[in-house]
Amino acid sequence: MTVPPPSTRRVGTETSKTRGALLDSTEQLMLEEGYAGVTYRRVAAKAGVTAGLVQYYFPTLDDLFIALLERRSHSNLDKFARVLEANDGRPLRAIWEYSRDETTAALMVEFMALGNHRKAIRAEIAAVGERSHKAQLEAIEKMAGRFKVDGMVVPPSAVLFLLQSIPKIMLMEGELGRTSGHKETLALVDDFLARIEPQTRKPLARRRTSA
Amino acid sequence: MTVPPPSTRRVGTETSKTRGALLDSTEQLMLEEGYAGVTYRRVAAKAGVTAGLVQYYFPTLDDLFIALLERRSHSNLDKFARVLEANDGRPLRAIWEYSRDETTAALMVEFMALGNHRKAIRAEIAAVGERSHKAQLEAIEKMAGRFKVDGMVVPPSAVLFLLQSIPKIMLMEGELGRTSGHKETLALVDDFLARIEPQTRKPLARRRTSA
DNA sequence: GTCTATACGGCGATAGAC
DNA sequence: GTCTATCGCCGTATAGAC
Repeated sequence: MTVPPPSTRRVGTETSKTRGALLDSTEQLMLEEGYAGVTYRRVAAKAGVTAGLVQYYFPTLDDLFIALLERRSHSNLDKFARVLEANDGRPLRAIWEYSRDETTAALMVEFMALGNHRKAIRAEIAAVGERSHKAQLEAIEKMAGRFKVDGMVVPPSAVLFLLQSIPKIMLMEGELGRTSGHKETLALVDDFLARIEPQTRKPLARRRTSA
Repeated sequence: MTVPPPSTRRVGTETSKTRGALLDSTEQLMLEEGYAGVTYRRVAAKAGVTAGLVQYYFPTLDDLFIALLERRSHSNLDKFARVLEANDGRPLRAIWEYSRDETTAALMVEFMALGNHRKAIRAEIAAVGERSHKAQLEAIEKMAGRFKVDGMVVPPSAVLFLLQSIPKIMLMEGELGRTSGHKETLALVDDFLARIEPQTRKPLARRRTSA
């Protein structure tokens, strides 16, 4: 059988120190100039190596992006676990705080934009999003099945969607110079969170109308 | 004085039939393959002309994108005016319906992603967004200054932000294969709209729990 | 005013030398 | 593990034909 040669291309080891440094350079480039600023030649220049070496570790640019996303995903899950612990009993507040982290959000927004046009990366983005979503939904469902606001039933999945999405879209708009309604929406979410996850132990405690 | 020759480059007229056809091809390419799929050579191939001719009308790719965005912006404003008229007395419902238009949203999402990495286009995106935002805020403020839900003040700008943003982020996530919480959030918004903009003339009328 | 031909450097990617 | 040579596609610029 004339099997199509299963790619004899050599690839660097995953534990290589160089490899990690290349991922660092890539992440930096991505935050500074967006994913379009990530080229073999520029990653190489930033890390002080040749472009060919970058290609040795990451045969295609998709390989590079996927490796970076994978690394970030794990540190993100760790970070969320820490924020959750710091906000014991208030998972929504934890999700909100975590989602508002600028660096993390900026990178994920970059990856979302990237995934929109790179089929190979889409699956990885989806997997990372699924992991994150699962962790956060678990945190929510531990506390209550459903919230109600003025008689309207608010399912946890909708709350999670909004808490995750609002900071992302604000970040995108902000990068374009548009901030209309941002301040007001942030305040609204804060009010909402204070209402269903009051600081004190008393459920539905009334907050002073501060600020 | 050795003035740098002020660019003697010739450009096609704005009323050219060819020019319009090139914009059509560009818009199609953008919807099919994203902005990254837009190249001189591919636009030319789609329109059945040479790449050089595309450059004659649009000296740089930014010129091409900006011209397309400008054209879309005007037809979008027209469309919103029509939807507003069809939903007389319910501007929020009109904004929601308009924002959920798939083609329009997909193009604007594409442009937002594009603007993130192309400085020259950012200003144009901001201007277009500003025009759209102004028209929609005007429509809202004609009806009421502020809404209240369960005692929480909901400023019009926050409502507008959410009504505009939610369909966009759902579109982005949907393209990545993620739809968690979408259905529930859409239902939530519908409930909210039904509450503050009831179908009948009676304020705060209760809707039947259909579907 | 419309359109074509050609050239240049940067890019992702491949194959193979040290 | 590291690096060079090479290929084809890209945006862009320019000179010139109809």
